[in-house]
Amino acid sequence: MFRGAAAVSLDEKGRLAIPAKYRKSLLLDCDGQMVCTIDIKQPCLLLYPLPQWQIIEQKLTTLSSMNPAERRLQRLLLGHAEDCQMDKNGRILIAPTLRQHADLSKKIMIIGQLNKFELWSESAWHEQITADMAAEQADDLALSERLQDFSL
Amino acid sequence: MFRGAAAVSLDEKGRLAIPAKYRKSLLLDCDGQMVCTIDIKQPCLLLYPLPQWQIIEQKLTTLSSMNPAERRLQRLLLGHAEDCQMDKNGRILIAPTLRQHADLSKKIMIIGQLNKFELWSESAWHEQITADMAAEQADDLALSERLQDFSL
DNA sequence: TCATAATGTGGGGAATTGTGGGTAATAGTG
DNA sequence: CACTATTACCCACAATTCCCCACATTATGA
Repeated sequence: MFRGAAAVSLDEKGRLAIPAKYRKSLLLDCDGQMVCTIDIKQPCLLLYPLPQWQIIEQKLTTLSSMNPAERRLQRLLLGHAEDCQMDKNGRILIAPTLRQHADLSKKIMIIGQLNKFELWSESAWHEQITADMAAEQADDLALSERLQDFSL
Repeated sequence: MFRGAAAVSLDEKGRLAIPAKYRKSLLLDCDGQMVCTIDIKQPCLLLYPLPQWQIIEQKLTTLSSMNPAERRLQRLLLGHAEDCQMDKNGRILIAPTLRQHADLSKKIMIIGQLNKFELWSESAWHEQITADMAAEQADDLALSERLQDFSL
């Protein structure tokens, strides 16, 4: 399970160094093989260890190709999925198309989110967090059923 | 179960010495491994022994990444979660991002709250207590259902 | 009151990690 | 088939982090 945020940077070759604390478990789990795709709701990328991605892929196959919304989800996620292999120095190469989708330049944030990572441009990440905090302050009502009883 | 408040201080490297009375049980429970994240409603940090945090994380996995409010909670909590390992002297390092969120400078309060600790800047803590006391005096109404039957 | 232990605080230095680029291999293109 | 562009691998330096030790300060008990 991944957690935490870290600032990383893309070098001139488009390589991104995975923070060292994640490397061991990635090598162990999937020999450094990962899959990167776009997020549908936010301007960020999703980075899955291969086994985790395969679970997602499995779920996607159960969706109907008749239902337009489900078909769309398949097309977006699968269509943008790229294999990424960690090199010996613990870096991965992000394809230009993907880089563009999340508007990634030099300064990137990599965010652990349980079974995957999110990749954000630093500025977009900060904006998102600011917006999220504001939203949390605002609506004490309108909580989903699941959230009503969430205790920390 | 943790309880009580203690004044502690951050040194120049951002290290915080855990009060000695908690150390033994922390070493026993989780070998000094803890997770620190932000509080969503208050300007303070939450510090969990690893096993306690894993319970929270477990709950977070059940939330949907399609529902915006649930996704937001994941992003805020997990995105700010940092592993903290107690060193030989019983100190933990608080990441700069987190320090900033709770406006922590040198003088800190560490508050035992059952399954976790809260970390407050000393001044914010006193303000919060004052405000809480005032609020209790004021509204005898507006108690939640659970509080109606609470006996001390 | 003093001695001893336990806790709090500070800082030096080694090991790990981040970063940049050179070169070889591979694939893609005309 | 040759040429170019991209990708992978490797090495080396810079920077940071973390680990450990030593001293100061406070608490405890004789």
